[in-house]
Amino acid sequence: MSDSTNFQSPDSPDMDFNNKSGFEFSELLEIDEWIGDDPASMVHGAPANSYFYQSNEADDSIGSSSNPEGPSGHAEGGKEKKEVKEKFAFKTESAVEILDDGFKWRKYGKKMVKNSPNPRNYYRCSVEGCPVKKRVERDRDDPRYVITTYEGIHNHQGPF
DNA sequence: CGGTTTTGACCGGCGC
DNA sequence: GCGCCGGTCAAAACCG
Repeated sequence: MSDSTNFQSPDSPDMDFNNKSGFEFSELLEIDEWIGDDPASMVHGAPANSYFYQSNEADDSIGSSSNPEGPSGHAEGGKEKKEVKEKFAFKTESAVEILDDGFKWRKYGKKMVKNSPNPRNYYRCSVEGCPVKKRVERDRDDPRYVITTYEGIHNHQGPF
């Protein structure tokens, strides 16, 4: 059951991940399976080496009692349009957590989550204007697995 | 020299 | 109201 499968050669500089310079996330989702909105289910019942989990963020959970907009509730003028935040997780068996997806990332923080003995790494796209964020964490059930969570959409066509 | 990385501290949100 | 957790930023250090 253990095999390096699709992505990466942990120790090799030539990640064939790079070869797919024009690969699309949606494609990846197609070729693999989706898990429900609950990441836990994926962690618990993930029989394969790599799995994807897509979740749509509904950001309406604002309590009716508290209105961030204020009493007027009418601050439309200067607000930026809310972009669709695409968030999807990626679970893969890998020796290193730094999987190269063809883009350049800059680590901006490391944090230890209580539910995991392993630290969580926060990466951000090096390209200015790219709201894309990457979160890398080791599976707490299977330390040999790495969970990479991508958030946002790239502003530029590629690493160029 | 530039860019990146690293750790700590800080902040906000939510829960109780 | 306070505590907890997660997330982000900052400065410095380090590398190529």
